[in-house]
Order: sequence, then C-alpha cells, then structure tokens
Amino acid sequence: MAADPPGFELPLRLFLGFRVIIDELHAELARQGHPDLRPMHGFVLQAIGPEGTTAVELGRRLGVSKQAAGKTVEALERLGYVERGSDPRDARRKIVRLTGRGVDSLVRSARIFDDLRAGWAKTLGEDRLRALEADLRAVTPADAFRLDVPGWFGGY
Amino acid sequence: MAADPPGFELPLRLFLGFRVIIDELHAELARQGHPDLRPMHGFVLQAIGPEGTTAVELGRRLGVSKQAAGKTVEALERLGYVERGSDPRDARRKIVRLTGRGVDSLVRSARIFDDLRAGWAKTLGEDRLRALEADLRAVTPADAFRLDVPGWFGGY
DNA sequence: CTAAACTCGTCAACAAAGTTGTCGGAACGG
DNA sequence: CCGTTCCGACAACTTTGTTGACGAGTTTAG
Repeated sequence: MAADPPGFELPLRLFLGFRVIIDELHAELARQGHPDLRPMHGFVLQAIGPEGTTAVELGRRLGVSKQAAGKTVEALERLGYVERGSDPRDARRKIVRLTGRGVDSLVRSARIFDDLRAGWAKTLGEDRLRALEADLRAVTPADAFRLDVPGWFGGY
Repeated sequence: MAADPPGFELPLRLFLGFRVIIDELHAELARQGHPDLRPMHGFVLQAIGPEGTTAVELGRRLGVSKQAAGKTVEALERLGYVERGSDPRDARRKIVRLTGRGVDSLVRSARIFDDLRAGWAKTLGEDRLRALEADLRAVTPADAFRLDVPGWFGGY
C-alpha cells in the first residue's frame, strides 16, 4: 500500500489553492476596471461593509493596530474606493464608507469568486468540491479573517 | 436542494487551513528550541537545501529579487541558521549553507508537519484527507513555492 | 589574447505595511 | 463637573520588498 504523503505537501497545496484563486480573481478584476486593487484590499473593503466603520473598529476586525488600519484606509482613499466622513453624533469618530467604486469592486468580486468556484466544480465535480469545503470547515476555526498577513508571514 | 456555498468561502478556508497548520508548526517549533523562526524562514531554509546556494539563485527560486534574498539570508545568518562561505571555483559567488541549527529546524519541521497531518487524518479520516490532497493537486500548479507573500498580498 | 558581455554581491534610496508610544480633543459616567 | 475612556493623528522605528548603479570576477566572441 502507498505511504502517506509527506506532511509538508498539505499546507503547500492549501496555500497554492488560495493563491491561484486570488490571482485569478485579481486578473479578472483588473480586466473589469479595477487594476489597482491588491489581494489585501478586497478583505479590507469586505471588513468595512456597507454600513461603514471607523479606523479603530476596522483594526479590531482585521486583527491589526488602529494605526495600521488607518494607513490602509488612507491608501484605499487615494485609490478612490473609500471616503471618510465625520459622525454628527460623535465628533471623535471619522466614519470610513465605501464609494460607488468600492461597492462595484465588491459586487464584481463576488461574481468572480462564484465563477472560479464553478471552475473547480467542473474539474473536481460538485460533490467532491462540497466534500472539500466541508472537510476544510471541519479543520479550520469559524473565526474572522486576519489581515496581518505580511507581518504574520514575514515576521516581527 | 441546497444552494452552492458562496464562492468566497473556498479561498478563505484554504488560507485558514494553511494558517492553522503553519501556526501550529511554529508554536511547536518554538517549544522545541526554535522560537525565532518565522513562517517565511522555513520556506527559505527549504529553498536553500542541503547543498547550499547563492543569493541570486535563491532569489530565483523564491521569486524575489537577489537583493531581497540577500537581506533574508543576512537575517537568517544573524539567527544562526545559515552561514556564508566563498566558492573556491568562482570568486564572485558566496555560497549560503545551512548550519547544524538550520538542519535541525528542518528535520523537526518535517516531523511536526507529519504529526499535524496525522491530526487532520484523525478528524477527517485518512481516505478523505487523501481525497482532499488529490483534489488540491488537481487544481493547483506543480510549480515551486513563491516566497513573495508580503509584497504579493499587501501590494506594490 | 583581448575586449565585450554577462554574472554576482553590495550599496543606496525608496515604498509599503506593520509596530509602539504619545498626545489632544470629545464623550461618558460616577 | 471632573476623571476615565475612546478616537484619530503624529512620530520614530522595524522589516521586507523594490530599482538602479557599480566594481569585481568569469565567459565568450572575434
């Protein structure tokens, strides 16, 4: 009988799968008028949500400091995906909101993700893809996504 | 019948799976005497290999510039995982080699990865884990690992 | 055999994203 | 009403990446 695959292949494949999807998403997003969006930005825009949020709250959701969240918002503002306004009910808060362009990128992303999933379903079969998703759900936390990838990966 | 899961869940789970494994690997590595190793370092040490290599070649393998590879080597050298020597047959080249400590970290990593995989096998069953690995192989390139994650994810 | 072309490592300048620490203004609560 | 807490901003720094330039060593073409 065959030996077990070496343990290091699993994380490699997981990451490669993630990267393949994200790369294809952004290639398609670039074709659809969003060439400046980086992988991280999609997660940030998602974390901001339709209601808008503040830098501190955003930092909490993403698992990074409020300063880091502030810098990212600044970059996204330069690109035209979010805008900052003041809260009439609390002069301390500045609310970050998605612009029309920001919402558009999110809507397109959702459709592209669905298309990419359909591509996997065609290769693997819907049944096995569902099994794969179920298995991954069984071994990963339900937790929110952490955005501190550069620091996490690269090290501090 | 149930609707398809939204497409964005798949990449999320893939990344979460990757992150769970890598986090557990490094927690265990820290317990076993390697608290300073960061996720990236393991891939770099693996890319250096038992034969050693040069900064330029390392950069090629990792998909980053030779300067970036050189800086990473420098950091790994400070931590005692690699050492640099000269090539008697080509005075331009400086060969980066693993130290005993570097090799030790790789050996331990391999065993920990196997243990973590065994944990997944216990949760999912060996059959489904093998199916998961086979499916991931079917949808990911056979390519080498790219180390430019911070830049890739964060954006340039 | 020499001269051009390429390769390797390093230095310098810069960008992006993260960290901690500090601080002033605004809101809240005893 | 005054102290505490919360928010946003600024500053200084670290890490890791990027180009561009350059000197030294090796290869190759003429």
